Amino acid sequence: MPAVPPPDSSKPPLRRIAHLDMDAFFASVELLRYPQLMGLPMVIGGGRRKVDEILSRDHAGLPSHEVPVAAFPLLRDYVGRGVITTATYAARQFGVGSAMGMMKAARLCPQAIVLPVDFDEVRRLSRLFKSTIREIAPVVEDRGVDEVYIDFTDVPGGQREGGRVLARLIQKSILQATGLTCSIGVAPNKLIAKLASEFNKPNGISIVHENDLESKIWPLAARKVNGIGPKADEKLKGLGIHTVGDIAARERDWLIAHFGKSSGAWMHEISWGRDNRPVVTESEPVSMSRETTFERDLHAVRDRAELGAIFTHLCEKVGEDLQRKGYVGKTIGIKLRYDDFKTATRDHTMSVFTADGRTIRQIAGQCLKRVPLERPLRLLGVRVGTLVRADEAPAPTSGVAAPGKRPRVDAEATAITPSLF
DNA sequence: TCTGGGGTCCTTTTCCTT
DNA sequence: TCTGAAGGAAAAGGACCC
Repeated sequence: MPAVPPPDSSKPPLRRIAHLDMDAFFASVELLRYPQLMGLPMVIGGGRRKVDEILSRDHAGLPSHEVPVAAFPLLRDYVGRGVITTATYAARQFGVGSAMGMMKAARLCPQAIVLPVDFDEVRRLSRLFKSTIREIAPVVEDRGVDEVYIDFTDVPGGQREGGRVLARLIQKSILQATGLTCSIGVAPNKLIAKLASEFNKPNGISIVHENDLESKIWPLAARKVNGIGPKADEKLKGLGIHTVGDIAARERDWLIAHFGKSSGAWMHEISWGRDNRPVVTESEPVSMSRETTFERDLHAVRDRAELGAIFTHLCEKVGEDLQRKGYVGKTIGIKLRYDDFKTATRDHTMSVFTADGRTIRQIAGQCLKRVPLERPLRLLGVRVGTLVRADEAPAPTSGVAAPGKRPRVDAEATAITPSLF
């Protein structure tokens, strides 16, 4: 018997994907605690110090919202390395922005207040705004502390006004739960939603439809596209391509000839607004790492003791991270950045999985021997990759390497050798 | 004059084995 | 035993993102 067609003849729901971006997240988190700084230029980032150490002792006992503005440290007095994580909109007016060196920012806006990131509070509010969203729309993809993609397609009401009604509800709920604002773009796919969320910042909503490509997407600078970074943009400009529309105007084969099979084809697709990546709600980590930039450059010989202590500490921290999150890995690597900002990495894949700080330290120490150490160092990092869940890791096979598979560097067998640091 | 700390993914090179 | 090709895995580097 032939199946009876469903009585509902309406078309399948249009794919509606939202990108949500918290407004100046790290800075806004500070403003919740110090509302007296509202409207002032402020940057977050740089130092490792605690706020209490920075605010003068006279005000240590005061409730945070009563600490006088004059007690806060200014960018002009900032010393040391580091970059800006977030700048308030008042500070952005002076040309200060994310990823800018502190010293450069100090020249542009010396009067800006500077505070370190309060990671605990940021994480708490991050969890809070994401759980608020999930209560309304369950299909959410994490894109870091302050960003998510949300699939509106099958959420009741997700299609109304192209998604604007649901976006407004989410904005309002987040504001209620956290006191923070966000910007949302809703579009047929992730690529365009991401672009759209920037159209109306802060606290804005932008709705983009399939047929808005030419008017709203093509005029944008190519660099705005997620995936076109400084290098690709530079190359595009050299070829006379400045906007997304300029890319769309080129033949697919021409793009492939200049950017390779993979990137060229990708650029062609995105310039025509095509992107069918799903909203991914779960993913497993691939690696975990710890790295640190030193207050001053250190030398492998002259500062051996100090470097050794830092190195050991990084290894222990990675081990703790793995254990706390329940993972083990078998590729152990190091990363060095020299004073000229050039980077070197070395790694080694073991036959067994580990999350043990001492083992990590041993193998990482062997990696260290394979890298030049003449130049002073500004950064040292330790990474563990090829992760699996600790409870799913294959049991160690008596330590004998598989026949015919000799490790390239016999690090495990020579682990007794003292490492350089 | 500077340029953090986590990550992911991709490409190229190098090494190993057959 | 040597030589070369092929293919895979691991290593290294780099672009990019938040």
